[in-house]
Amino acid sequence: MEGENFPYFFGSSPFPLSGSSTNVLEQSMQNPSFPSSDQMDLASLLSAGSIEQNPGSTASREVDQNGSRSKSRFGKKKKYVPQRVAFHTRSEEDILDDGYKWRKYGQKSVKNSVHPRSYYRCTHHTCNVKKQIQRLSKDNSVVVTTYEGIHNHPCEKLMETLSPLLKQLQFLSRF
DNA sequence: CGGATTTGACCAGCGC
DNA sequence: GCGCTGGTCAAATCCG
Repeated sequence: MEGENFPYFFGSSPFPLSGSSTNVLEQSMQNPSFPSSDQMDLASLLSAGSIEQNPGSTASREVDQNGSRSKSRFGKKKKYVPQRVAFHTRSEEDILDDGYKWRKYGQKSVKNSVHPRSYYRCTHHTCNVKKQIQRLSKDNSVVVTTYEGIHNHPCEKLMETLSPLLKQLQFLSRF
């Protein structure tokens, strides 16, 4: 093992910070190492703030559970991905601000879609998280963002935004 | 000038 | 075995 997946659950919360409605499509988790409670607080805060739950709507499963198509060059083979989460987001922008910094490393046109798929990697040195971004061919206004892996570092931008809120919450909860 | 993006080539898995 | 497809690499290019 390469010491994948650890702590920072809030770090792995890929919910876009920019205003747009997001729908969690799929989560395929093997055995997530779960967050400590205070991290959990952050995570729930986050999700409460940014995810528009959409019960009843077509929460179709589009991500291949077995992820049989992930591999990398030379020698290294991954049979399945450790963790994968896909979001449907209604947004005019392709690139959603989720608080992390991403570097694009590829773009491919895929079958059955008029829009190309973009591949991004987290720029943090030790972080191996990837994400794919693709627009729905059916609905131009919907962006599908697929996250793969868990950030092993906190999200600076998120912490910046949330820490004053959290402090206030903690203060208030004492009464 | 350094870091990010673009883009064509390359590679591996899968289905036939 | 071969072709198709998706994922990644890396050189070239762009941009602040």
